[in-house]
Amino acid sequence: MTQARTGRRTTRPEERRQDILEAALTLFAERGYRGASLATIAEKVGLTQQGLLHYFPSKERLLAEVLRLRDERDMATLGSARPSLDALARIVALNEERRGMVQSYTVLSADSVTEGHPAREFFTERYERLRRDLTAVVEAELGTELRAGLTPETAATLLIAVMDGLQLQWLLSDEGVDMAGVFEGMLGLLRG
Amino acid sequence: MTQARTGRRTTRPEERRQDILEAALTLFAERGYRGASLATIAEKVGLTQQGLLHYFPSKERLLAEVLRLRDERDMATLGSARPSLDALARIVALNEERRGMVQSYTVLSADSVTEGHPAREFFTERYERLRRDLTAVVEAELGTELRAGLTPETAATLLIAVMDGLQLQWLLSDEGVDMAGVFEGMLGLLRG
DNA sequence: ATTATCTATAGATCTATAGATAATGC
DNA sequence: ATTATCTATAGATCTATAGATAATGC
Repeated sequence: MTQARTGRRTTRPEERRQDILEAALTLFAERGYRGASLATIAEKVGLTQQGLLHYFPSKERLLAEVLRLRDERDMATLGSARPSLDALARIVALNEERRGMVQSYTVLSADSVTEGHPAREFFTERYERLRRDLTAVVEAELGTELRAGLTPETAATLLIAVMDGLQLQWLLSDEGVDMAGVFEGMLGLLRG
Repeated sequence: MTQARTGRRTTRPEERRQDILEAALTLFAERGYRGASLATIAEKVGLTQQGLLHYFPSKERLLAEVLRLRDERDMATLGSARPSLDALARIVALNEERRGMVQSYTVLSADSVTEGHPAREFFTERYERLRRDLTAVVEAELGTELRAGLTPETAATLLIAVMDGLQLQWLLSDEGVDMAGVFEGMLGLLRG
């Protein structure tokens, strides 16, 4: 109804930026990077596509900042808790209340393996870091000699794979798969 | 150079269809469903986009048939072998030689959770079936009482999650992650 | 006669740039 | 003066339909 006039401003620029990032995160999650258009994102915050491009100079840059935001928010989840296997399990449980976050991750990470995708490097590095960090956690909690002859690095790779794989099944089962329960099962196997 | 004239035919229609499916599978894997255009697929087999649409009436139908082809080919991998945990491990090992197959699966399955994606139902049902079948295999090989109090269904969900999660890490690490080795580790944990 | 292809085209989008104008903040 | 937005638009695509034409197979 009340169409904003040219130059009229309802929100402070900083909030506007945040709103755009928020909308973009949602839409990239819902439709993938290529499937979500700048126009749709802009519309969601009451701007034209060109208005949006005043805040982010290109779609790629918008994605880059969205990924950073998502990561920040993910880290905030951990809060001050030291990284631990139990903390990981809590994240899995928490994720069952955050479909958007889960879907954005699943969709964009798989998207990123496609040709020339701007988030490819982001995810490649993220996984390297994840494996490194989680390897240290596993070693600290379970030692170097694990059940079935696993190394801490293998266990870390396995835990990450389980988290990601469960998210996909959870999304495709309309949240019918018990992510938290199954992940606990995995931890049980590792701990023996 | 030698541009095919109107009506000129180099290949038998059946082969043509197969070639198109092949090209589509490759391109959907490389760029996702939305990122791969009919024109690019057509070009790959030396047709115009409109020529392609003579064989498949719409992009959605093409995707549907591509998924069926991929599945068939995947099943063929198993050959006559009865489904078993070892057969699963062999598939994981074999997949390390088939990046295209792996990538098509990873990209399209994640793609399918996006809004209005035509492959959504295909994957939903596939996972239900997979869990059901694999539950039976686990039960047959390991019984009803598993380590760490797992149920066969939980173990099946876990194994599928591990396979999918490993594929993503493998793709994003430029095949640096040892899928087959890590999967064997998982089996070791389950078998004790 | 039917099938395989092509050219032409409609009708939507899409991203990004240019340039105008109104509001904000010094 | 700078910033936030808008309108206008260029230049690419994209999917799908219509209609023409040449080759195939009865």
